[in-house]
Amino acid sequence: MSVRTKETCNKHIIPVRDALEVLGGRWKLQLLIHLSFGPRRFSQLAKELSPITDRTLSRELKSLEANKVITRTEYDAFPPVVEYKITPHGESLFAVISELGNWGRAHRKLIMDK
Amino acid sequence: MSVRTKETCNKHIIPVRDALEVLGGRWKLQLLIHLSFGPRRFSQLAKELSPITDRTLSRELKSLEANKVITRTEYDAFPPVVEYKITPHGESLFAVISELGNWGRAHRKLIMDK
DNA sequence: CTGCATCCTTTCGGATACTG
DNA sequence: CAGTATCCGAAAGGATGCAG
Repeated sequence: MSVRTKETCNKHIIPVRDALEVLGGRWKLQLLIHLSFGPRRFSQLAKELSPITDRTLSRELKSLEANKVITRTEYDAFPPVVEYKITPHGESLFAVISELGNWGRAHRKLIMDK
Repeated sequence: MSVRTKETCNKHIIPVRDALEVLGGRWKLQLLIHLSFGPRRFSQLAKELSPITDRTLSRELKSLEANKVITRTEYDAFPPVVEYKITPHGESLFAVISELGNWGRAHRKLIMDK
């Protein structure tokens, strides 16, 4: 049963695409890894991920926040203080990222060697 | 030891980016899933992945072939017959894809629900 | 300090037409 | 049948400047 129709294929593909969208692009992964070491402020991240631009950093952080893998906390102070922090849902991504990394290492070995 | 420098971070990030590059884009994942059911010819894939264009299908197949996750076999016949097939290295990707799918499902639940 | 507005470049993928 | 060549539009991402 369960013929391979476009619909049954999509049922497999859609969740994977969802995940790839959360991780996709040049910066989200790096952001996540840096935040895995602890909460960070905007300017800290800007420095650590240099040469990222403010605009891009802002956009990426919003995307991660919308996907609930990080939180944004604004403290009432002047000058402003904002802290970004990984959520449990974000932590759960690291198992997946680690698998991707393992495959990537095997892949690099296969492609580069010999 | 092992401070969190840009270099140590990159050591984690680069293999993951390698993996994401192999899977990235609109079509590679679908291609892989269709090929997981058995070898396919160019026109079969074109039909199954409709509305993909010939040009795009051709490009994506070349990319997967370059990454050694599929093979391309040309049979001497007229009209031409070409068969695409997943490699063992390609098969090993499905464990990763499955993990991505699991996370994606949990993610969708979290984002869509409530 | 945090971050948005505007503009610009680069990249990705699609449309159409054509070939061995 | 299995592609390639050329052209093009949409989208992602960067540079610069300004604001609360």
